[in-house]
Amino acid sequence: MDERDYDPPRLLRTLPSWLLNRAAAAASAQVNAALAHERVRRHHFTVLLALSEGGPASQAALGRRLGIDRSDMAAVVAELERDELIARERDPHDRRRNVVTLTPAGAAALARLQQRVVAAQEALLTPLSADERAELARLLSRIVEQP
Amino acid sequence: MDERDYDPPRLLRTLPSWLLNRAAAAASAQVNAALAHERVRRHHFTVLLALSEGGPASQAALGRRLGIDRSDMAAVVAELERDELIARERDPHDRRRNVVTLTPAGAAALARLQQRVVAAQEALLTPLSADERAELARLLSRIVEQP
DNA sequence: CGAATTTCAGTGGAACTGAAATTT
DNA sequence: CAAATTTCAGTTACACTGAAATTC
Repeated sequence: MDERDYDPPRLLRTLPSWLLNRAAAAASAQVNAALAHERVRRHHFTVLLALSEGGPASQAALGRRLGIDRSDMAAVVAELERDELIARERDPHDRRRNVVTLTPAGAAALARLQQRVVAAQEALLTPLSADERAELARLLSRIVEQP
Repeated sequence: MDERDYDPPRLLRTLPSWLLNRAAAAASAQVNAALAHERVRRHHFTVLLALSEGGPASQAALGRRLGIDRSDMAAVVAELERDELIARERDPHDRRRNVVTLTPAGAAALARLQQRVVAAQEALLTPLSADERAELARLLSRIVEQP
């Protein structure tokens, strides 16, 4: 966006939903730029990360764990498989399931991505002190984990 | 999203960009529900608000002030004009411009929308105290106003 | 049988780009 | 002429729905 004449109404500038949307857009821009270095988008990163932390899983289980729709998951794992960052095979114990496994190349890509994504957080949060960053995370967590 | 088995990786749950995106999605859901009562979306509300606070303006000026793309603005003001919430006429001093003006019906709709949008903030921020809400707004503003 | 998983086709809102027509 | 404004057509990423095929 071109910011030169940017001057939103007073109510908007103090509206939490507006501030959240603006801040999230800035965050997405930073993170997307970080992920573009490995030619992936957000869902690809979160799937690689979930496999790294939790081990092999079915597409449906990954979707539930990450809040990714089944249809989007099918497309994401197909792309990750095409790039050989994950392997897919039928679960022998339940042949409805695809068991998704991180490949060594996938683990290496994840390590590079993780470093870039963490650096993107730093760029996003430069105006805030360490204490303020922790407080922001705490407040956002309370909103996100709202029942 | 179905939250039953929702359990994202540790890194993700503490990543500011992830938290911002989740919180912004929750905020958008609340605000969109509030705006749906008047059959409008976010841009319609912000345009009505800008006209109310700043008086008549051209589409391009509104777009710069609000960060709305010229193409989206054309569609939004066309819909607002169709519903008679704004009036559009050629600027006699510069016939390239459409001067957009709030109608009485538009002002009335804005008043109703504003009340619902403010109520949506309350729903979003219930987990936070008044001090925490102010702190959140302050931290988000610093991120958003980053040069 | 009903239920779960995967896949494909398609929808809709959001944010954008490129190009044309008009006017300054 | 270049630059600004409006408009339309089209694109992309995203989040979703519906339906079919397979398997439990």
